[in-house]
Amino acid sequence: MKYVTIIDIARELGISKSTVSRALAGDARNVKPETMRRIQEAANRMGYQRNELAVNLRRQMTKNIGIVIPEGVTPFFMNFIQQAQKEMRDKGFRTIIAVSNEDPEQELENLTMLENCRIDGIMICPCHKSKNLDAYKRMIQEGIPMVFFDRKINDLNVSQVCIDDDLMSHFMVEALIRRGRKHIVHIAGPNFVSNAVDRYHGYREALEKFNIPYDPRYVVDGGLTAEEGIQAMEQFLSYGLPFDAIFGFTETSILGAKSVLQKLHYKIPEDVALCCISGTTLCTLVYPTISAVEQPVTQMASEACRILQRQIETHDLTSEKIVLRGNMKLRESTA
Amino acid sequence: MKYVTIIDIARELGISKSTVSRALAGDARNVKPETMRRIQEAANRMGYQRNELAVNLRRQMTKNIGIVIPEGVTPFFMNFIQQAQKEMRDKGFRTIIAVSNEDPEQELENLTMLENCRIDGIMICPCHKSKNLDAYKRMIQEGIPMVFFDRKINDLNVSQVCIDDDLMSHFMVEALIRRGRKHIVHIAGPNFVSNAVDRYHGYREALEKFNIPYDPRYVVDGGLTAEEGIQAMEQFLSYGLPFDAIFGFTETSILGAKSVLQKLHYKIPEDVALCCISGTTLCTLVYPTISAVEQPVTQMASEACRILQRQIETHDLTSEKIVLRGNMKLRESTA
DNA sequence: GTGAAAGCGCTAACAG
DNA sequence: CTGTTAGCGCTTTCAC
Repeated sequence: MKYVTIIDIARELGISKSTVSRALAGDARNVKPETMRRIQEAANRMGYQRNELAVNLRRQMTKNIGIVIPEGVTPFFMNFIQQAQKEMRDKGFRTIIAVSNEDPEQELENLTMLENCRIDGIMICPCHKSKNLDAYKRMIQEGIPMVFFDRKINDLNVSQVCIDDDLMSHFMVEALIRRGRKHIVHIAGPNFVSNAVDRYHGYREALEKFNIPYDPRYVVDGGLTAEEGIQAMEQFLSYGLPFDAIFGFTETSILGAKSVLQKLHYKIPEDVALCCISGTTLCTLVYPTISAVEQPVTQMASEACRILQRQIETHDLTSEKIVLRGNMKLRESTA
Repeated sequence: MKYVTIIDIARELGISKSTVSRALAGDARNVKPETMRRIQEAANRMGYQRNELAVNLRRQMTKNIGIVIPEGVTPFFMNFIQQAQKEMRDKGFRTIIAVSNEDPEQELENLTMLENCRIDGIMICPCHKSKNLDAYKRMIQEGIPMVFFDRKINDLNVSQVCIDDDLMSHFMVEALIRRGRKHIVHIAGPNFVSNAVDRYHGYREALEKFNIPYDPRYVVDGGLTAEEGIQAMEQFLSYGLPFDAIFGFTETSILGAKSVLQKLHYKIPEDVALCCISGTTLCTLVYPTISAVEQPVTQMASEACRILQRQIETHDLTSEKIVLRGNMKLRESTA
């Protein structure tokens, strides 16, 4: 369990470790081709594996970046990661993924962990819009490049790329109304998630636009999980109000709602239209009964990568805000 | 962008860096309480963040482990990660996740990356049963604790925890037959994934047991993705053979098949029963129309953690093979 | 082209 | 209880 070091190679070849280091770093101009060859041969033969820990300690740069996500079950985040990982890899960065499980404390732990590992930058989708504000602030002040994505942080001047939740929500509800749906339930997200607040606004605006009176009982708290979606649906049903559409905050909570309705033999989408602002195209396949407006995940990841990279390279942490618009086309449900 | 070091703190307080190091490591017995307090106060005030790079280089131990998964869209892997991350965190390990995108080359890159970061151990679900065998062998020989999970590697004596795919597949197909399904299509996985081969065996065995003649046209190659599932289904339909059930290798490929059938207005599960050996309980919610035998993800993660930890702590890399049995209960589909 | 030496930030023996 | 010292493995001047 002893790793081979450049010193071992140097000793084996009777040369200095500096030369070995240079050769292995591919510094062709400062190493004689013959020596180069011998060193590479020895390295392979002896099974040398360069110690990034030492390199990074020396270089004061890790070429690692961290991605912090609130949860992992929604395809949205995995798609984001996939794209981001690909783009960063092309630029020579490795990616460390950390999941916070919607818990600000775990998020803080993750951030500290990443900082202690001296990552070069962080992309984060925060799980709470205010709980870890101090930590974010401190890290940025210390000069760590940070880009926030998807969920917004309003009270802090940070770089962020997000979608226009208000607009997309408005659009989606309007589309439902134009299709003849009159009684639209909104399973709202928690108010500590900015997107939830914005989507609620969009819902209200659309109703107003069509002069549909707002009844607060049509908005139920749905949290983030499927279980919470189930509870929300059951609560709404207990009011005994008529309804013909449900607009959920997350894909997960709407799935919960759906399962409740299915048990009661509702026909979807004839009796009731289900929709959400969804993460990915895959969504059509996975949740075929649910209409959705698509979020531009790929674009979001690309923008986040671009900003992070700029910050890392230029050491200029000027914040940059990007608001994307999703694919504003209501997908018809297929089931 | 200059991090505070223990030397800075030592200088500030006019003491030696050793004392600072001890204090910050919580070595209460060797530091006067008063000094302890002063050091902690200074560390906080100055915004000290311990440099793990240096610690790890010195300690020759990172307390980081790596988890390598072939893909991220299936809930199964995210559930595994969630559980594993939790258990390892409790034992003081951090987790680095790397996704290979079903590509052996990316997998190799991931492994090298993790090795260069000197992780203490690796959990891996390999994307190919033979392509990276040499790399696995080399790493184990070098003394890196490795545990394989879910997908088996038969040609190498490694630690692995997996499920009895053969048995579960047999059970599932038998259950279909007992429910009166006669013409069962099997959308098979690629033969470079061990589980696919085993499940195919289970399928054959069950047919044999009930004296149902085997027609090779009922087994179509379905790969791993939804797209491949779609192609597979279309190919099978082109044969014009009767069928009343489909047993897919992955959740994703069966979803592809399902979408094809739905376009043709098949009723699921009345006209055709869909099933797969699924990753998680969540599956019931997400794919309500698909029957499934559940895999014991949590248990799998726990076992993997246990083995990895033992290997890390004892430096004893003796391999250990665990074969789990899923929850052998065919869930009735709900839609 | 190559080597010698300094040092990245930290820990752990050893000495006091 | 505290300080001194010697590295962990590597890169990078600065000499030769």
